[in-house]
Parts: sequence; C-alpha cells; structure tokens
Amino acid sequence: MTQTEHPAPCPPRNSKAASRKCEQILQSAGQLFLQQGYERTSMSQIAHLAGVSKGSLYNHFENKADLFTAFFEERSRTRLNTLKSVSRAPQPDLRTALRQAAATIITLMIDPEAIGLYRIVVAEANEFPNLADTLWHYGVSRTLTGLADWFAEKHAGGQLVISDIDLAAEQFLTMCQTRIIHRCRLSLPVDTSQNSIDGVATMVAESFLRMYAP
Amino acid sequence: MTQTEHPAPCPPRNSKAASRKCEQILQSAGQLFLQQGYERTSMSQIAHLAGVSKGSLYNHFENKADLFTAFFEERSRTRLNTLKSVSRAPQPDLRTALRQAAATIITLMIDPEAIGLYRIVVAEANEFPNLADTLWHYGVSRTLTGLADWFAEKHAGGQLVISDIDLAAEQFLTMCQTRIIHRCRLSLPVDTSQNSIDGVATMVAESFLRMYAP
Amino acid sequence: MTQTEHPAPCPPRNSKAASRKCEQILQSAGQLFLQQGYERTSMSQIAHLAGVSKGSLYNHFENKADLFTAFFEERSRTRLNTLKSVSRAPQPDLRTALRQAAATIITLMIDPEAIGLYRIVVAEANEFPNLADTLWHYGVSRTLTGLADWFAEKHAGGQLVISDIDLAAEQFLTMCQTRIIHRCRLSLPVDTSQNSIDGVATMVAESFLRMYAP
Amino acid sequence: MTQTEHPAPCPPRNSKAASRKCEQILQSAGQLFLQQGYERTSMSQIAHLAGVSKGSLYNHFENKADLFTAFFEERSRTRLNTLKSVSRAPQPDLRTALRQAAATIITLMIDPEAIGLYRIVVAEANEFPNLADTLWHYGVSRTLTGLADWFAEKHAGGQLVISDIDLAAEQFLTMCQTRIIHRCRLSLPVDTSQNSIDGVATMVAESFLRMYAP
DNA sequence: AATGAATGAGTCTTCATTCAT
DNA sequence: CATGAATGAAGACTCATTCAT
Repeated sequence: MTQTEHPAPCPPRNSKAASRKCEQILQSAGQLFLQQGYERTSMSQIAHLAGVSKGSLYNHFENKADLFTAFFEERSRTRLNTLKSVSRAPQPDLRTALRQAAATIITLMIDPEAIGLYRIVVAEANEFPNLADTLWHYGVSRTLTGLADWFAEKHAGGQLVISDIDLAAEQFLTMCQTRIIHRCRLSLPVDTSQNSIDGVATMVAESFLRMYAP
Repeated sequence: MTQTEHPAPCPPRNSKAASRKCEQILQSAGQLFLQQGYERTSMSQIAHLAGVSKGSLYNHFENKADLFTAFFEERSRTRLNTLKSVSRAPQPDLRTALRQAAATIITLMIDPEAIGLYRIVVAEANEFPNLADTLWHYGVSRTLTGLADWFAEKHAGGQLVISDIDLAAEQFLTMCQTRIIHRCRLSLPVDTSQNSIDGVATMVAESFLRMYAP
Repeated sequence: MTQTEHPAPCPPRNSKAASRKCEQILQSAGQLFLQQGYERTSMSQIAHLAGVSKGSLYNHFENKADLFTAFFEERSRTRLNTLKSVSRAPQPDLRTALRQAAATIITLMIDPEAIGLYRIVVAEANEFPNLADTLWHYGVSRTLTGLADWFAEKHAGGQLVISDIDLAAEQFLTMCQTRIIHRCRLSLPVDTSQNSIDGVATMVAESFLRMYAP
Repeated sequence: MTQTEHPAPCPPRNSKAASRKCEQILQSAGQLFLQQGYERTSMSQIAHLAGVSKGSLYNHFENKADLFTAFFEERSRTRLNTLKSVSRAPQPDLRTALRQAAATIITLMIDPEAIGLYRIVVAEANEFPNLADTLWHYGVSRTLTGLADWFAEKHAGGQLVISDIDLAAEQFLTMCQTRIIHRCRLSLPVDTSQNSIDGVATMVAESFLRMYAP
C-alpha cells in the first residue's frame, strides 16, 4: 500500500500541540513568503524559523505549494477582514463620512502585510491563479459590498444620485488608490504621513460628491 | 578574487552579428521573464530559447540580474513609449477626446506585455527596486506629463477648471484602472471587449468632467 | 540572504550511521585532496569516491572549504601525533639515541601522507592560512618541544652544552631535512632506502654532537 | 589540413613587437601564477592583465600548461641566478665570510618571488614534475656547486677539514633554512628583520665551523 | 598576427522531497 | 508524529579552447 494520506489543511486537529505547531509553521512561512516571495523562500528556512524539522513540514502540508496556499488563505482571512467593516461609520455629515472611509481604506491598504499579500498575488498570478480569488473574496469583495450597501442607502435617502451603484463603489475604491497606495505597491518613495493620507482622502470624497451629489 | 571583464550592456557593439545575437538573447529572455518571472526563469531556458550556448549569455551580460535589468529597461523603453503620445488627439469635442484618451490608456495597459512588466515590478520590488523607477520613468511619468499639459491647455482655454493639474492627471490615470486593468493585473476573469473598455472610458470621461468642468 | 543551518563539524553525532558516513566522506576527501590538491579536487569526485550523493556532502559540511579544513585538521591530528613521541628512546648511548631520533623523524616525514600535508599547507598558504597553524600545532610544535625537553635534560646532565635550547631543537629538526626530505617534498628522485636514511641520520647526530658536546 | 603548428616557446621571434607582447604576457602570467597558483589563475585574467586578447595567448603559447611552464622557466632563470654568485665574497676572515654567505642566502630565499616559486613547485609537484628539475637546475644546483667549490678551496688551504664536500655544502644550505625560511614558506608569522637574519646566519657559521674547523 | 564571441563541459551549491529511525 | 540524513535534479556561473573575421 503505497498510497499516502493527504493531511488535511491543518486546522481540524484534535491534539492541541499539533494545532500549535501548525500555526507556528504557518506563521513562520507567512513571514518569509511575505518578505521574499514564493520562489525565494525555501522549506529549510521555514523549518528553521518555525523551530521544527524539515520533515515535520510534510506531516502537516502536502508540499510547498500547499503550505503556500494555506498560508495565503489564513492570512487573507484574518488580515483582510478588517476591511469589511470600513464605511458605515455613523457620521452625520456625508462628506466627512466619505473622507473617513477613504482614509481608513488607504491606511489599511498600505499596511506592509496588505502590500505583501497584493504583491504575492500579482507575482504568482500565473502559477497560483487561485490566490487572486482568495484575495478578492476576503479583501475586495467585502469592501465593495460594504460600500455599495452604504451608497444604496444614501441613494435611497436622496443624498446621492447613483445609476450604477456597484460601479460607483468600485470607482470609490479605485480612487483611493491614487498616488499613495499605487506607489507603495511599487516600493516607490512616497509620503505616507497622516497628512498625506488625509489629503488624498479629501480629494476622493470631494470628487465623489461632485460626481454623485444631486 | 576572480577578475571578470565587464561586458558593456550590449548595445554599443561594432560587429553586426554580435548585436543581432544580443538582441536575440534579450528577446528570448524577455519572453520568459514576462511569462514566468525572474526566479522561475533559468539561464538555461534563455540560452535554449535564444539558440545560443549557456556560456554565451555571460559574454553579453554579467550575470542573471544584469540580463534581467537590461531586458526590463529595453522593454520599458520600447514598449511603454507608446503611452507618451496618448491624448492630444485633435478632437473638437472635449468629452469625446477624454473618452478616447481613457480608452487608449486602458487598451495599452491591458496589453499582456504591459501587464507582465507591471507584474514584474511588483513581484521584484524588494529585490530590484530600480525596476519601479524605470517603469515610472518610461511609463507613468510620460503619460502623466502628457495629460497634465493637455489639461493645462484646456484650463487656459476655459474648458476645464483645475486647481492642481498634476493631481488631476493622476486622478484621470487612476480612474482608468477601475475594474478592467485592476482585474487584468490579478489575472481575474474580466470582460476586455471594446464595449467593456468603452464603458469604463465613458465613465471616466463623465466623472472627470463632472469634477472639473466649469 | 539565505539562511543555512550550520551542521556541526561532524564528530558530535549521536546516530552511529551518520558518524560512519561522515568519516567515510572525510576519508575519501582526504585521499583526493592529498593526491590532487584543493582546487583540482571536485565535490563530485569526493561524493563519488565516498559513495554518497553530492547533496549529502552539504549535510555534513558547510561547503568545500569547510570540508577541506575538517579533513586537514583530522589528518593532522591523527597522523602527526606520531611525531610527538619521537626521541626519549631509552638509549644508554647519546650518539646512538640522537641517530635513532633523526632516523625516526626522517622516516615519519617522508611518509607520503606527511609529504602530502606539507604540500597542501604550502600550496594553500595564501588561501587557507590556518592550515599552517594546524600543521605547526600538531606536527612541528610537539616535536620541537619533545626535543627541547630531551636536550635540556642532557644539558643538565652535562652531556651537552647548549646555550639556546629551543634553537638547538630547531637546528636538529632542520638538519634532519637535509637531502632526503627536501627532495621528497619536491618529488625529486631520491634514495629513500633505510641505508640512505641512516646515512643522513648519522651525519645529523655527528654534527649535532660536534656542535654541542662539551 | 587540420594540423596546427606548434608556436615556439616564444623567444625566437623576429619581429620586435611580437617579442614585446610575449614578454608582456609572461610577465602578467607570472604575477598571477605566483600570487594565486596555477589552478586559480585563469587565461582571462592573464589576458586582461597583459592587455591582450584571450585569443592572442594561444598565438604565443599552445595552452595554459605551456604558458605556465614557460613562465616558470623564465622566472627561474632570471631570478634564481642571483643565488649563483653567493659566497666567494673576498673576506679575510672565514667566520665572517660564512656568516655573510648565510645571510645572503637567507635574504635571497625569503624574497617573495623565491618563496612563490618554491610554493609553486611544491604545489604542482604531481601535475608538473618538471618544475622541480627547473628549480633545482637554476636555483639549488648552482648554489650548491658554488658553495662546494668554495669549501674545497678552503679545505685545500687547510682552513676546513671536510670529508664529503658535497654533503657539507648541502648541510650549509639546509641549516640556512632554520626558522626564518621554513616559516616564510608556510606563511607563518616570523621576524625577518636584518637582526633576526644575522642571528640565524651567525648560528649557521658557528655550527659549520664547529663541524668542520680543523 | 590579433581579436573576442562562441562553446559546452564542468564547478560549487541549493532545494523540495522522501524515508528509516 | 518527529526527526534529519539522503537524494538527485537543477541552479548560476566559470573556464580553456576554438574560429570566423
């Protein structure tokens, strides 16, 4: 019987120790993958950083690609869900609310980890097409839905006049990427101070209002 | 410490044959780098595809990184300079001109080669920080300047009212990336038909006018 | 920057098999290094002769230089410590004792392995300066100390009159290298028969006595 | 006709330019071979240092081994012939003359170039056995003959009593290698001041006189 | 004669993966 | 389950030598 069992993607472990070790591996792998990318990160490095043996890696994950995918999903889920709750800040003033939403989005998306996840998806788009789905699912999609719901509400309330609400949400999100996020992704020198972020956020809010205010 | 001669970056060759072979190498390297990225592309593959011996590569380029950089600069220069001449299409109608400019930008930027170059910059931002400069210099910077000049002209002519012209150009370019370009970069399924492009382009032009028309 | 684990210099292995393989590698490496020198010996050759895979070499030694150093130290320690016990042969006659000591030294130093170690030190003196220290520590230093102690005793006993005992020991050792050892090191044709050795040994003893007898 | 002519070892050139270039190559090759040894020196390096093309090397020398041999013979001839004229300094006092001869020998033999040539012979004794002959012929043999002639004269004059004159010459030369030369060859730290040299030289002269003075 | 691009065998080293303990 | 030694394919790069120009 040469067939090998496929170890589950880790989580559903019974023993607590096993689960700990699994998390430890994912944590270390993540650190390295985010810093160096997939190809430049070796299983030895991961094992070393995680403080486990190289063989142990293969007790928990089928192979390098599997570990990579597992890391990416776990990080996308735990990290990007902060984006979900953007918007909806109970601000009396729509202009202010929009500005705050934009600022929040910018701040979240220039976080080194978010930048790293984006980079990984782009870098490995050919080899690991599923990453984009994961990123979209946990990151973009939720944000867009959140924004769309919010805009729909304002539309219903007469504060905004929007024909294509989904497109508007996408526009809003895209405009947030002006200047700062875009350059961060390219590692170009850029002013990421709160002032700078507020500047872009204000511009986004103003432009959005001019586009969709009644 | 071994002393190696530094072969010039290739171009200034006297013999015609040498120049041809150099281009051949760059061409093949480009194809592979764009498809697979830096790490996954081996010098052997490049030599094989270019039809030369592995050793020959090192007569023209110091090492893999050097060849990579040379490829990237050459492609950035020759490919992205098409972006330079965007805009300025002599259209009587500003709305139409903006729409066409947006459509042109979108079309150029979802070209597989442009997408590939972008991916490479993002993927190798840590290892090769200069790539971003090159991309910005040959690609983004020229486009922004072109747009800014154009907008300044229209501002002087009273057709637009813009306080920060550079920011406006950046906004225009950013908005063009809504939906299509963004998803292309992630290899997500996306409708890239002319219709779809025109849709986004129209949205960009309309929004821009609402933001900056007098 | 790749992180590699530093495998211990081999010895402190727990498993018996690992230790065996390590010795096997050192043994094969030694054979080749002694025959061909450092540069001409390839890791492939070593792996082949040791009957292990090329990769295995790197589980036990960091790199070629490390393996080389390990080999040299091990051989110096195990081989050259025979020199330590030279002299002190309980001979009633000092002349005879000196002659025997000289003969022993000559015999030990024209052993192919001793010649090989000397050649390696000289050949790699620039690249591996530590080898000389190792050789001196395990080989020369002990012999000199042994001789000096012996001479000091004889000096105290009135059989020799020596002002600088350390220099005298060094002289004795140097004189032993007349003709035979010197030519062996250069691979020049030379008579290494017992007769020939005894001839030089006798000359050394006679000369030494004429220099230092009261 | 695929047969290639064997270019003569260089010297007998008619054109002056050719001879110059040949010397230039030998000079550069020597510098590198002496510093790095045979294996570590590449034809590219030599060509680069000599300021000629790689191909030119093969117009003057059949291959690397040939160039190496040519270098070694030329250097041995031109450099080591200084040893020839040792001794015979017209000193009234034999003790002083011996001391001076010893000091001269030591000084000449710790010259970096002499050390380098010795190292090369020892390092390449297996691969290039002829080097030792060359070294012996141009270096050792002449010195020994010179010393032997001198000693024979003194023997005839009654100042020395020597049974085996050749052996005596060899002893003298060997004793000169005590301490300083020996350690220089191993790149061990050693005092090479004039004082230190004089000290060993004095010891050699004294010892020699005690051995052979009437 | 001189050049320098071309070659391809060979170098050291890394890596993902397996398996006996 | 955990370990870590073993593997062999593959990586980037070097080098002596040749040959068309």
